[in-house]
Amino acid sequence: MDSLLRYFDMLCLIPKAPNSISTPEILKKLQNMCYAVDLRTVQRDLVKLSASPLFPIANTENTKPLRWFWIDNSSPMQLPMMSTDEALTFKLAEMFLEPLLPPSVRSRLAGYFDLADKRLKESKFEHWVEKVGVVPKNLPLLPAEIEPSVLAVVYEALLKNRRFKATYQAIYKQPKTYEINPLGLVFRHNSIYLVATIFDYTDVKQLALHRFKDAELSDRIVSVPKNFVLNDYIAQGNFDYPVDNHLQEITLKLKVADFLKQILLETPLCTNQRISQIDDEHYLLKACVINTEQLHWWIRSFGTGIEVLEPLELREFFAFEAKALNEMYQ
Amino acid sequence: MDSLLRYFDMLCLIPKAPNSISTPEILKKLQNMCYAVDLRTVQRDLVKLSASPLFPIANTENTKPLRWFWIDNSSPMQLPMMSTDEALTFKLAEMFLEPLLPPSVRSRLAGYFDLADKRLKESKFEHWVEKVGVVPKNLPLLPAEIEPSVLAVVYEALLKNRRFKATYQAIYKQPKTYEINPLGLVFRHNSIYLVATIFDYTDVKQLALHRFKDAELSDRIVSVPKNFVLNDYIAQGNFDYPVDNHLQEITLKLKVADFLKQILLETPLCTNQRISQIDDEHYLLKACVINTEQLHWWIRSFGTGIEVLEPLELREFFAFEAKALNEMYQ
DNA sequence: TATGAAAACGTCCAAGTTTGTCGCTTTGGT
DNA sequence: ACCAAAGCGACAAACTTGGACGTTTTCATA
Repeated sequence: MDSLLRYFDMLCLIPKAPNSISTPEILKKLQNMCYAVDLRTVQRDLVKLSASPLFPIANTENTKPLRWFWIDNSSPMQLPMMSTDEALTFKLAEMFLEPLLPPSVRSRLAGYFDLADKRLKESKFEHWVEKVGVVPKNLPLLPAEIEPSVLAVVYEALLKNRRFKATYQAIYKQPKTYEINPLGLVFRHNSIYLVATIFDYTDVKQLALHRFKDAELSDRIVSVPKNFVLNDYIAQGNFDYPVDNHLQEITLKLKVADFLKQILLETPLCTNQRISQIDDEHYLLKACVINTEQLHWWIRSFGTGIEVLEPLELREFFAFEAKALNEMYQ
Repeated sequence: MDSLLRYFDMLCLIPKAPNSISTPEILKKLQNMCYAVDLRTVQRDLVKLSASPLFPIANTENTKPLRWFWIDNSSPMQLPMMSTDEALTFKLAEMFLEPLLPPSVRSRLAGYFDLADKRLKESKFEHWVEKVGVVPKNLPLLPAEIEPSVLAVVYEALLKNRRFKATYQAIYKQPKTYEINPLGLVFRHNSIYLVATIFDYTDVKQLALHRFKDAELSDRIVSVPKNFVLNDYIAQGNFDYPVDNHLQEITLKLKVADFLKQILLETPLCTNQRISQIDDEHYLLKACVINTEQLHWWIRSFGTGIEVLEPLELREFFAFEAKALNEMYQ
């Protein structure tokens, strides 16, 4: 029984395919976990485990301290088993994420989606796919593809606080190689941007991940500019949607069309919104919200379905825009 | 060694907490898997396994065929271990899904997000959170909460093709109990809708999941109306965003502002889009897209940043709307 | 309420497995 | 070329496993 636990812990110590761990390293780690075992035992156990098709582990046969790893492309085994509920939720999440995340990011979770598939199939619940639909809220734009090896380096650099060397091709320019000092990742518009400084300059740049041609981890530690905080950097409007009045909260009064009432009742703008009837076809909406560019987009997207009443500033903003739009189409 | 595999398969047979499996059932299933074991052995094994903190399984002590289950609230164990890459991707997915999925749906995956957390913590990579940001594309509306027990019944009913009895409270109406014949789930606007018929009527209804007060599985099998296909039902515009001309593909010509060029280059509208310069501040975009309501939203949301040139029909549609909008604000 | 089938659980013991030890071979670095 | 470290085969002692059997408990049916 004790050995069962040891087997388990051993299997946990072994990393997935690109990485590996040597037999003596496993021994040391097991001893740290208070298993009083011999190297010979560890060797024997590994051979035994790898013989079973349940545990697809293998070693590098030609090196002398043998290095062990899990053979790739297998979806993870898991205890307790994934429930059908979880499997369904995974598939739903996959549907949601599909138009949002670039393929190389999504593919990191492919094993889990496969596991969910298997689970639903073995339960004879295959037909669920025909029973689920998504009505997208956004126009599905094509997410830009990111070179998987670049993504791996960027992930590792951010996690380990290390810089990396990379070739970046700005639009309409020749590719150039820089040493990147990564500060953070920002997702926007189905694209991923690296916020970083370059070489030893101090100005913060935004680099689209899909424009990197290659990347290689360096040994230099990341240096964070004084007072740099990613969320502040975003809030300052560095991602081309400046937050108008520094996150000012406003009391919004909108005259909304009939059909919008339903939507707003179900997914309110804020917890304390109020809706009252104006006439047969219009309702008055009151809500406290933060005056962001996203709010403007949202209001615009309903066209004549929303009329901004207050604050007056915002009404004038939209009135001006309506006038400009009308003139544009003359 | 053979017994290790048996332990593993035994653990796989045990379901999570609300469900359970009796010792004789486990015996039968193991025998089907060609394990020639005695009931006594199974009993002993289960006691042994449950004694280890690694396998939080327990039994119902007062029933006579003892029923075994995994004690809840533990995040799943998995082999091979979740890599840091996967863990990071899970956390990113969580950030994305947070404003999209209702809490009760998201909570089904909580174990995996916790696992990802643990993994990142034990790797001393805790600071990644400060290094990732999301610039939301949409106004974050509050997703409507769904009663977890209702969600469970709806999931089960859909998977097992069974009807259920439920109390539904339509807006401004008294709650009523119906027998629901579920046909499919549709996600729209951060809300989830059940497409279903009621009792033995044949008209297809849409029922918001968050308006169900309770639900209980019934034994009656679902009957699908003739020719009902969920995706067709959605495409027919039953979710209040009718697809204008039956998924007609149009060749779009837009005059777009400078800043939109960047966005469109990175996340194109379609694979064959063309962008050419008109003047210092404007570009011509050509793309073949499907003429959906989402496209209209998208165009509207950029205000004066987009002028529709072709097709003429669409231009006139927006010209008319601009005029109406301008008049509205006079 | 009696009866019987089924499951849980204790104990014994033989068969089988595990594991430390030792010795030999192979490998890689200095 | 040498040495340290790891792989590998063999062996025997120690330990674990698992079937057999008996007793007790529970639940369903007569």
